[in-house]
Order: sequence, then C-alpha cells, then structure tokens
Amino acid sequence: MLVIEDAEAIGAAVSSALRESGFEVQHRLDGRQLENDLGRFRPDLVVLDVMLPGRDGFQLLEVIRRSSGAGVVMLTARDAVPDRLRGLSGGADDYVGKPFVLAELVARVSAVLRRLGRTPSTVQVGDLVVDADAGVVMRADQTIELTATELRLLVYLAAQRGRVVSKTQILTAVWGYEDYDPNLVEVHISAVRRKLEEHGPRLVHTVRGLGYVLRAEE
Amino acid sequence: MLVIEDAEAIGAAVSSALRESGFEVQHRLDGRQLENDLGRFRPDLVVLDVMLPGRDGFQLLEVIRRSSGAGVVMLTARDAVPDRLRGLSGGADDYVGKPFVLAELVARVSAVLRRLGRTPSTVQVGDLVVDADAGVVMRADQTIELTATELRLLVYLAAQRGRVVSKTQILTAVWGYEDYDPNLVEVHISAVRRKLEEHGPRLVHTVRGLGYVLRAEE
DNA sequence: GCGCAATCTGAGCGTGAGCTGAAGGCGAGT
DNA sequence: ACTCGCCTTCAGCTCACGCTCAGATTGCGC
Repeated sequence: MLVIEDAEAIGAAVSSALRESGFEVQHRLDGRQLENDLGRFRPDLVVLDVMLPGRDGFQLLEVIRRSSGAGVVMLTARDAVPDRLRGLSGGADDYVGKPFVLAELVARVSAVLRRLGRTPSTVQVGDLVVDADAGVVMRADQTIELTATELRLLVYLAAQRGRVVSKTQILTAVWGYEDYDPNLVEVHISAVRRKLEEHGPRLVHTVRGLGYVLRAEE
Repeated sequence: MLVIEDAEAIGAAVSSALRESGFEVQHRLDGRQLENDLGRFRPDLVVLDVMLPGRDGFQLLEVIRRSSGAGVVMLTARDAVPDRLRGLSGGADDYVGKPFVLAELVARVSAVLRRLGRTPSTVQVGDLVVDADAGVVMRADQTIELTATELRLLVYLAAQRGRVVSKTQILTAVWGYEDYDPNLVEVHISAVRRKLEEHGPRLVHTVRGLGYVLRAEE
C-alpha cells in the first residue's frame, strides 16, 4: 500500500493508522517515484492526495490506472465538488474529504480492498503474520504449526481481518458447507486459539450472536 | 439518492419509501437541475422516470453515465419493451415497470447499490464510525465492543442518522415486533449510550414523546 | 413549584450461545 | 495390521446476553 501525501504530519498519521491495521505502507511526499514504486512494490492500493507538488493527484490517478490494477482512495478538501467529480469519472475507487477521522479512512480503504477482492497474500495483525501463499503462520518471530484445517480457517479470518464473520460464512468459505453444525467451527476456533495464545494475547475474538473477528487489541 | 419523477404523488411516495429504508433522498420534478444535483449531492443512485417534461429519461441517463458513477433505476410503463431495451442498452442498471409495488422498487434499488458495491456500509457521525458490513464501531479511533443487539440498534440509528425515529419504528426495524414494551428499547439505548459515551459526548439524543436521534453536537 | 408522565437505569434471572475435554472414525504412512 | 494425527461428534458446563421489573430521575404543562 502506497500513501502519497505532501503534508508530512498527515501522511505520517495516515501511514501509521494503516500500519496499525496490518497493512504494509510506504509513504511518499510526491508522485515523482510513482512509476518506480508501482513496479517495485506492486501496491494493492494507493492513498492519493489531490493537492500535490509536481504532478497532481489526477495525473497520478491516470498513471496508476494505466499501469496497475491498484485501487485508489483519494484525499480531497471536503465538499470540493469539482474535485470529486473529476476523481470519480477518472476512476478513483473512493473518496475521503479532509478533515477526516482516521477510522473512516481505514474503513474505506478496507472496503475498497474487499470490493476489489484484493486482500494481500500476507496479512499482519498485531504481531501475527499469516502468509497464505506460503502457508506459514508466525507470531513474535516464532513459527506456529497449524493443521491444514486450522490454517485455512486462519487464512480466511486474516483475509477478513477487522470484520466480523459469522459461523455460517466460515462454514461456507472454509468447508464449503451451506448449512452445518456451528460447533464444528467452534472446535477449530478453539484449537487455533490455543496455539496462537501460547505466544501472546487473544487475537481471535468472539462477538456473541454474530461470529468471530481477527483483530489486535481492544 | 436522487428521484426524478414529474408525477408529484408518485415521486413523494417513492421518496418517502426510500427514506423509510434509510436512504437520503432528493426529489426533483424534472431533469433541469441534474448536472447541478450530481455535483452537489454525489448521489449513489438515481431513480429516473422515462416520461419527463423537457429532457426525457434516456437523455438524462446519458448525462448521468457521462459525469457520474451513480447507479440508475428507471421507471417505465410496464411491458414497454422498446423502452426497456433502449434503457438497458443505454446503461440503466435496472427497471421497474409502472404500476409497481413500493417494496419492489426499494428492493431493486438496494440490489443495484449492492451490485455496485456502493452500499454506504460505513456511516460517520461526528467522530463515530459505524461499519455495518464489518460489524465494527469506532469512536475517537478506538474500537467499541457492542453486543449483537446493540450493534443492530446502532446500525439502524446510523442509517437514519439525523432523523428522529420512534420506539415503535425501532422495535419493528431491530426486533421485528409490531407492538411491544418500549422499555425494551430504552434499556438497550441506555447500554449503547454507556459504551459510546466512554469516548465522547452524547450522540444518541432523546426527543421526548417522539423517539431518538443519532446526531453530533448540541 | 407541583404533579404527572415519560424516560432512565441498576438489579436479577433464565436461556442458550459458545467453549472444551473426551472419544470415535478415518486415512496415510510404515 | 498397527500407529499416529487429524477431523468430527458429543455432552456437560459456564457465563454473557437479552429481557423484565421497579425505583429513581427528568422534563413538560399548568
């Protein structure tokens, strides 16, 4: 994930909020490196300020659209209507008007990624790293041994990190069952927890009546 | 959301049905203001009558497609096949033939929004962010733990933000009860307040004799 | 200010959602 | 055929949640 924002304080705040949520973030003060960065990091999403020195946000937006499949969330002065129109017609995936609450930005960024089905293959939640491709789970720099089912379950939770998923959704995503005994999920959640919690506090939280969330800290 | 319908009675009925369902609706009798409205309100969706004074529905459809990412649901005489074809090829997202049942329109509108991934699943009120889809509530950048019932209640209030909703409406929307003890609502409102107000001033306000509103300030 | 109705909220209770240890079953490896 | 590990089922337990109730509190009309 790439953040391009010339106001250093804002850029830093945004970056660290996104990192908090488990994204890997690069911060740039302008768009000079853009082509380079797109090639090097292949970001899944770019957070783009409209007002930038050199090429402005809209020019960069075009570059991104031409040369990458990344999602784009633009930061704009609130209610700057012409900006909004220009951005949407140019293909920004979403907008956040300044001033904004960080939580809103994070929520929108997550929503865009979800919409694009572009959850990155390695996900980080607190001190937990889940590499879906490699099938490796680490916590506090130690590898955690999971069984096949536990891994699929955790990978799914990681892909949905921060959002509550129901047992039914889990049964469908992990087992392919339409409708089944929820206890099956409970048992495996229990097993995953036991292993993860050998190395730190609870990450898989129960939300009674709704399901489970993978999330660091409350 | 924008409704363009010259028959005032129909337009009013449609608007209020959509508002009931939590959408923010503007109603226009013709398309003169369209460009302006698109810029000002950035509607996620436009409900468009085919027969209109001045520019007709198809002309307006083109304007919308050119200058906005809004979804379009067209209202047409039932079984006017040529109209249907014209509209769909011109890019309407769905059709509702007159006469129609309001519930059908609402259902189609919701379906189109969902398809476009445009359901505003996250609502912001002051420093509160409610992400209905993810089941997450944040305030002052901190996650707030709500129970299932509290979440449903708050999501409903958030969808209706700024509007006073009665206890009866809440009982219907959240519990599915037609008529029931209002104290049930009071108790859960109380619980939601306790949790939200740990992180800031009151957002759920009582309007004596009428109900509750979710609103910042005051 | 007074009285009444609307609303708030702490306490208590029953229920069922969720947790987990144990055991059965099944498949892979030896 | 035996072993071992994993998945699943089962059953008992626990406790958070949702609801009711009743006394406290607030706000409105007069």
